[in-house]
Amino acid sequence: MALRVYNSLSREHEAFEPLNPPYVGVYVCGPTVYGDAHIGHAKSYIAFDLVVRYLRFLGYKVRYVQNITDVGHLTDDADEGEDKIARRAALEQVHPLQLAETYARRYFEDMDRLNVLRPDISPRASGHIPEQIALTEQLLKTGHAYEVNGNVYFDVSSFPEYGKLSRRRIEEAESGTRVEIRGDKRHAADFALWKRAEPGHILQWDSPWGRGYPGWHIECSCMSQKYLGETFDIHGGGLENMFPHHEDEIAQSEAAYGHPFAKYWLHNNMVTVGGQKMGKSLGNFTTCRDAFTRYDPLVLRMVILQGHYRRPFDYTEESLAAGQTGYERLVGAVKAVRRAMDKAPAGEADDNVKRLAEETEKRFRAAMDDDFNSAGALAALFDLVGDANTLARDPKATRGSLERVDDLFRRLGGDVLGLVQDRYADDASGTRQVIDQLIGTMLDMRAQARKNKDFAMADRIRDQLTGMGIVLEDGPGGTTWRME
RNA sequence: GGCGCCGUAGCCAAAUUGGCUAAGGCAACGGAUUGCAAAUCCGUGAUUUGUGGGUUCGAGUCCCACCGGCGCCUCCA
Repeated sequence: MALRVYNSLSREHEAFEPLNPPYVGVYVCGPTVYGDAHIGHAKSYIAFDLVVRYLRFLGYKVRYVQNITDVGHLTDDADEGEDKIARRAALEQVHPLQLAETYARRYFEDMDRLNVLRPDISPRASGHIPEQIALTEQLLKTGHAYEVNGNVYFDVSSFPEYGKLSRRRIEEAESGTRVEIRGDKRHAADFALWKRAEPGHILQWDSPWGRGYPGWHIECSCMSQKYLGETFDIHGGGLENMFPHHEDEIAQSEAAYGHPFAKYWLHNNMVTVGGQKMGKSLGNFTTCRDAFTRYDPLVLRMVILQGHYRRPFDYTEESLAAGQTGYERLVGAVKAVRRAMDKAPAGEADDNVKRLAEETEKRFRAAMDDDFNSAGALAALFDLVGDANTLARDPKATRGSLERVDDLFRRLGGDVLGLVQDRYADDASGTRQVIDQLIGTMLDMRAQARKNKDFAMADRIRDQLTGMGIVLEDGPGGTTWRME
């Protein structure tokens, strides 16, 4: 079985074949940093994090580029609105790049908590102005763009394939009543490559067309080309950016370089709230930070991974609460196996365990190979949970067997899904030994009380520990405890 | 109006490149274990995939119609 991906460009599942194996270039549209990341960002970047993690798991050498948009993203139709960052910065009375830096940092912090691996390169649009000017000049030179009053527009009529990604026809945009030709554009579908700066606009640069700043779409064409080449393997982004953003990227890049742009286009579906799209302009969003005050970020990650990236995810408190329980069961099994591992008798892995491990990994990979079906992969992992708990409680289980199971949790649940951590805070912290001994003493006292049928005392000890968040578990081999 | 998506057990959700007994999670119920609990383990659910037709040896998967919900076509991951 080999990896198959759904390519938005062909609207079909295709075998994944890198242009230049074992190297794989991945470009994903990053955030415009003028506010905190919300659940929609979480789903998107978790989805592409999964893609990158799985490609690496398969042995590919991935270069993952994700831009930070800090200039040029307009509030309105691609040519007439204000720059989002500039507007917000004026409102908060800070320098635009100060605003962008603040939210870029907060974005990375949020993604870190979701265990989203950082991109290999996080280029800023403002750091690539010369490249954007050069690409604009190239498009002017080849007749794909025109300049009017210090503004430069891409001429969509010069690119016959315009609309091939979104399956849209230029004539439709023209005939539609909702889009009217505004400003200096020749055609309604033309879009800005370079904007003339109005007086008072802080972020502006010199260009052959006077002082100004770049359009939004062009940064992705420049930065993907600079770090991944004129043609690269995977371009990812949110479904709502398929048109016009991704369509425009294709037009600019292919018109300028004369080569195909990205080989595979992956689009992640949206987060909804009560069936309605979660969006900044709709005001119905929940920020990651807000959600983190109520749920472990990895619970959110797991709930998102329980669905497929190309399907919408309806965000509700109920689904997070349900996820919380499931997540705790998964992590509980991992911890149980690791605790048991320390005390287990030495020995090779049992044949049954080996078979179980192979079967689990096979099912896991089959699911992931099928267009990154994380829900199916997670199902395989959850099937392992029961056996893992049984094994962890079996005093005869060998260290080899437990290590084999832990290895699966680490590689599949950790490396690929990003849900299982290498170590947990209560595993081996400095004070752990002292706490261990203190609680051990309490457990001795309770065991003695139980032996004497003094259940009032036994329960009192247990209740007091429970109040501290320490849960006791009586088993055949004695009492164990864990932190809630 | 144009393009496109979705409707699977109480809830979330996979399988949609047509084909083994329709994953998994949560909740519920039964059993094991326990002094009682908690945790854990085992087991129980869809003769059936919005509705009605059609194609096929065979359809949740393809086609048609209808009902319901949603996205893009202006900014949004």
